[in-house]
Amino acid sequence: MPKIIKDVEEIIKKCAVELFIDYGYDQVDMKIISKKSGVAVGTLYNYYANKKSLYITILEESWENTFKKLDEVNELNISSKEKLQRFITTLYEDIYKRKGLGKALVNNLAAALQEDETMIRLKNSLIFRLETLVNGTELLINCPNIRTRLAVTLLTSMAALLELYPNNNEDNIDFLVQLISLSIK
Amino acid sequence: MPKIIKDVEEIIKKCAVELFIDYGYDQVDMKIISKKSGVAVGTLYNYYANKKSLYITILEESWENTFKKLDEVNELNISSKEKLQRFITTLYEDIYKRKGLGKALVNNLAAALQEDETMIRLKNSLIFRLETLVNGTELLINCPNIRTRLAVTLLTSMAALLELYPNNNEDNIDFLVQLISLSIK
Amino acid sequence: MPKIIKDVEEIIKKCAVELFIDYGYDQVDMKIISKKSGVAVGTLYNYYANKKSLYITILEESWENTFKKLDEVNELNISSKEKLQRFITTLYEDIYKRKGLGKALVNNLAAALQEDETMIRLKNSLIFRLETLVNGTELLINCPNIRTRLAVTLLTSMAALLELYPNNNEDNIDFLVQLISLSIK
Amino acid sequence: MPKIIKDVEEIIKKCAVELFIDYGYDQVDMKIISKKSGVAVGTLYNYYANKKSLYITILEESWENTFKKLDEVNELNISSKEKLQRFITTLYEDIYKRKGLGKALVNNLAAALQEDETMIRLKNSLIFRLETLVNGTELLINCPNIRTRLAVTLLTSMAALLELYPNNNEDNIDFLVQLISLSIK
DNA sequence: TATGAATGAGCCTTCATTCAT
DNA sequence: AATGAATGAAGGCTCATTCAT
Repeated sequence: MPKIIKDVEEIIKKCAVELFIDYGYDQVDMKIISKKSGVAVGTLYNYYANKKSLYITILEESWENTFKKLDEVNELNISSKEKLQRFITTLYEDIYKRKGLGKALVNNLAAALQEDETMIRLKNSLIFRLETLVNGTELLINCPNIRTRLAVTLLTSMAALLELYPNNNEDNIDFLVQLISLSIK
Repeated sequence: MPKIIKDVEEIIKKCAVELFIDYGYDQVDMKIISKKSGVAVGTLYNYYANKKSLYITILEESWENTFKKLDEVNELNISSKEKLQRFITTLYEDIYKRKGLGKALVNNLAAALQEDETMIRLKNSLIFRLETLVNGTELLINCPNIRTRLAVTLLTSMAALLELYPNNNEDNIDFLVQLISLSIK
Repeated sequence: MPKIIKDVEEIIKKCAVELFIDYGYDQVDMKIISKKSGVAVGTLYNYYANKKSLYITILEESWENTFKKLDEVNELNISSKEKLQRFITTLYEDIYKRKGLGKALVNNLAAALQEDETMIRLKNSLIFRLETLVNGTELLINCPNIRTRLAVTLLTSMAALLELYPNNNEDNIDFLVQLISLSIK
Repeated sequence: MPKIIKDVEEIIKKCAVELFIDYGYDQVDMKIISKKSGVAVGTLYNYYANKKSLYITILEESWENTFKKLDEVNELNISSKEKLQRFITTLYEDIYKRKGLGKALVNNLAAALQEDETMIRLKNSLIFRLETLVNGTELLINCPNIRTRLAVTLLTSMAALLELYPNNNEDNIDFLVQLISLSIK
C-alpha cells in the first residue's frame, strides 16, 4: 500500500549512489536499491526510465558538481603553481569520495555503459578542464596533443594511486603535482 | 559422442583468449567459448573450476609472457635511456595486442574479478617490474614509494592513451618515454 | 490539487473509447487514459471499479447505440430486401468506426474479458437483433437454430471482411447482403 | 540439477499446446509451461528462442497438419458435393480440437502475435485452400474476390458456431455445408 | 574423458490498483 | 471529490554450472 515519502528522488539517489560507489554498476540491482531506500521497485521507475538512466543521472550530477569546483579554482587569481596544487587536490578529493563512481568515468567499467553519450560527454568535459590546467604554459614534452595526453595521464594516475594508497592522500596529491610540474618549463 | 581432443586445454585457452580480448569478461559466456573452441561446455569445467578461473589462468599466462619479455629487456646491456624506450615499447605492444585483457589488469574491469588473489599478485608483479625500470636512478620527484607511484602512472597512462589514440602508437610511446625521462635526473 | 471537473465521467469515456478503439484493451493502460483525459488515475477508479469495468461500460454504451439504430431500421416500413440492405449497412458502419471495440465483441479478443457477463449479454443482444432480420422469412437452409446461426455468420463474416478488405466497404456490404439473400426464399 | 528427459521438445509442445488451447497466448506464461511439462524454464529457451516462437511453432505444426488433411480431401475423386462435405468436416474437427489455438489464427487474438509473418502466411495458406473448395464452380454471388470472401465467411463462421454450439457439431457442419452450397449454382 | 541438455536463481521492467493528502 | 506517487506481484529471459550418459 502506497505511503507518502518525502524527497523520494533524493532518497533514491542517495542510496543508489552509495551502492554504486561500493559495488559498481553491474553488482547493484534495482531490488537492492529498492530495499536500501525503502522505496518500491516500481517507484524507482517513476523517477528513472531504467537502471542505466538512474546511474547516468547520478554520475552526471556528481561530476557536474566537481566541474563547478574545478572551474572556480581555475578562475582564482593565484599563482599557476598554487592553482595546480588546488586543482589537483579538488579533483582528487572528489574522486576519493566517489570511489567506484569516480573510476567508472575515468576507466570504462560497465560494458552496458560504454558508448553512452553522456558518459562520453562527461569524460571529454573532464579532460577539457584538465587541459586548461596546463594551458598557457610551455611544456617540456614534445608530442602531438600533448596537453590532452598529460590530462589523461593525470586523471588515470590519480584514480590508480587512489586505489593503491587509499590512506596516503597527501602523498598521492604531492606526487601528482610534482609529476605535472616536471613537464612544465 | 565423446571425442578425444588433443591439447584440449590449449585449444580452450586459445579461443577463450581471443574472445576475452575482443569482448571482455562479462560479454563472453561459456557457451560461446564452447562453440568457438569446439569443446563441450561441460569439458570446459573439466579443465577450469569455473569461468573466473579460466579467465584468470589466461590472464596470468598472457602476462607471464609479457613479464618474460620485460625481464629480457631489463637484462640487456644497453644504456638506461634505451632500456627505458625498449621496456615501454614492449609493454605497450603487449597491452595493445591484448586490448580488453590488458586493460582488465591495469584497471579493475570486471567486478566479479576484483579482489581476486591472482589478479592482485599479477598486478603487483607488473608494478614490480616497472619499478625496476627506474631502479638505480635518482628521481626528481620527492615522495614516499615514488618508484611504485611512477610505475603505476606509467601503466595506467599507457592503458588510457591506448584507448584515446589507438592509432598513434608511436606518439603514445614517445610521450610515455618522455614523461618518465623527465622525472629522472 | 483537486480540480473540479464537469462531466468527468463523460470525459473519461470519450477518451477511453478512442484509445480502446485505436489500440485495443491490452495495449491501453490506465495511465494513458489518465493522460489523454486529463483526469488523475485515482479519479478513474472513483467512477469505475477497475479497468475491465471501464471497458465494459464503454463497450456497452457503444453497442447500445448501435442497437438503437438497428431497431430503428427494423421498424421502418420498407421492403424486407431494402431493410436487409439498410440493416447490414448500419451495422457494418458502426463496427467499421469502432475497429477494435467492435471486434472485441464479435470475437473474444482480450482474454481478461472473456466470460464477462455483460459481454455475453451484449453479444446475445446483438445476435437477437440479427435474428429479427430474417424473422418472418422462409429460409432455404434446414437446420436447428438456423436464424441464430445465420446471424452469427453474418456478424463474424462482417468483422472478418472489414479486416480483410478495409477499403472496400461497398463490396463487403454487397457481399453480405447477397449472402444472406441467398438463404432466403 | 539436470535430469535427462526424453523427447523434451515433444513434451514441451504437448504441454504448451494444451495450455495455449485452454487459456490462450496471453494467459499462459513460461513458468506455467515449465511447471506443467516438468521442464525448467531455461530448458524451454533451449528449444525456442522466446515465448512467441514457441507459440508460433505449435500453431504452425498444428495447421500444417490440417492443411495436409485438407489437401488429401481435395485430391479425392469424389463428387464436388461430397468433397464440400468432407472438406468442411475435416476443417471443423481440427479447429474443434484446437479451440483457442484454432481461433488464434482465424481471429487475430493476441496483440503480440499480430503482424507476425508466419501467422499471416498460415492464414493466407488456409484461405487459399478454402478458395480451392469453390474453384471451378459458378457462384451465385456477384462481387469482386468473391471466392476469398466466401472462404473467409466459411472460416469465421465455423469458428463462431463452434463456440456458440460446441455440442452440436453435426448441425454446425450441416449449416456450413448448406450455406456454401447455396452460393454455388 | 567428453558431452550438452537441463537447471533455476536472478535480473529488469510493467502496470492495475491503492490511499495519504 | 480529485490527485498521482507508491506499491509489488508478475512475466520474459539469461547464463554459470551440473551431471546422466
